[in-house]
Amino acid sequence: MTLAQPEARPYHHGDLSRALVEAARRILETDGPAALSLRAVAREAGVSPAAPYHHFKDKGQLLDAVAHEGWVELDAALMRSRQDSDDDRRRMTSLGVAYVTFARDNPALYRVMYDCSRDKDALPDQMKEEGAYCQVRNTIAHAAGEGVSEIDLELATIAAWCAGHGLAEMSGFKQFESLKTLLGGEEAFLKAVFDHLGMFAKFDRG
Amino acid sequence: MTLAQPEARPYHHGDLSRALVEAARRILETDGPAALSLRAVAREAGVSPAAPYHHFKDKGQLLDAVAHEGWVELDAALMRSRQDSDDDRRRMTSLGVAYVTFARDNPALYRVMYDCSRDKDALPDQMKEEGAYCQVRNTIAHAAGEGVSEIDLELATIAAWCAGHGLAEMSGFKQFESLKTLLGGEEAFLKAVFDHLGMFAKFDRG
DNA sequence: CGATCCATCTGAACGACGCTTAGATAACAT
DNA sequence: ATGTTATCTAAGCGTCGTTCAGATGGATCG
Repeated sequence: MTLAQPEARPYHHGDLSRALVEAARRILETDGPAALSLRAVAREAGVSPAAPYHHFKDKGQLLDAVAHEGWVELDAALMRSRQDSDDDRRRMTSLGVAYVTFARDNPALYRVMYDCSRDKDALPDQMKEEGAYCQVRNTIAHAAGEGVSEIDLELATIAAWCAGHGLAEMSGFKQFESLKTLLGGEEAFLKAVFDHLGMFAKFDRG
Repeated sequence: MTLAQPEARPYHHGDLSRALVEAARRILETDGPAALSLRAVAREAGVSPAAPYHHFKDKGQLLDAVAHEGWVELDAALMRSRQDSDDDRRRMTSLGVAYVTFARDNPALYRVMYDCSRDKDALPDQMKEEGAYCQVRNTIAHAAGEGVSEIDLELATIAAWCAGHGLAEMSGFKQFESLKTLLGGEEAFLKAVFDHLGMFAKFDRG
């Protein structure tokens, strides 16, 4: 039964692959990305420094597994936020806010996610089919209505995605702090920035 | 024994601080960010592994110096691009294209620049006064005209900046390649994405 | 039940890294 | 010439990613 899975069952330790990913995430949360060494992960999981190499080809592959979990959780967070509103524009904004909020709440994880993507010069494949990228695209498509070309849709999605990523990486910068408090907090700030992006200018019906 | 090192030199080596920064940039360009170790920089500069510590507190401070050069050159690139057009909207787009092009032409340098910023949770201070950020802001201000609040200006600048950074980091992703060739090349792609951002929606007069 | 297989894990080691310390060297000021 | 001080080297510490030979012990089959 379980033999069909590429990641099969436990032997000596239990499910060490799983334990390693969890240990990695624990280290990420508590000590940050700089402390995330393979040896530290092995230590945290209670195994020798060489043990991980029976489950992951190298450190990068372990990080890939961590990043994958991150993308799945980001997908879920976006999915949740889409139910917040029935107005197209609001839904789009809340999608953006949810994206950035996820990145800000899990900064180390988000960094691993994007570092992995940058190493491969590609976003995870799943995103194009059912993942976060697709959610953004669908939301834009719904807002844009019928008469919009595939190319326009793709470009708008990319534009929105880039803006989200940029804001995710920069919204913590000290230079913006005074503006944040002036606007009444982090979320108000994010909404205001997204509002000034005018991602909807192209399609807006109103 | 002062061998024919270039430029004016204070003490033993010549200007080792300068030589180290140049060596670092050489390594960055040829072997990428992963190969950029302090020891490698010292090797490249023809000096012992401990020598850099008389000029930089630690590796991070050397990278800061490299990053600073990067920001100065980015400022210059944006400055050049502003003279390309006299139409506000075109100028804004060409600013964005110049930004992303710089990042794409110097990927390793750009990465160092942003890694340094992220470590301090802040953009370089000079940017707010006369640097690239200020150029974007001024361009937007000119386009927006008189009746625009400081806050709106700031928000629009942040939005544009985030979009530029996001696109700089993601425009190389494989998922966008087909779209790029379909649109007729990298620059056309960048312009199209910026166009779909509609950063001007808020202020556009026409 | 016993022998064997083989995935899993360990211990030790290698080279490279960031960084520190103690001491050598050489430019400058006196 | 002498002393001062900035600059550089040599050696070493602890950590890292990774490899490899060998120990361990569950699974399989006689």
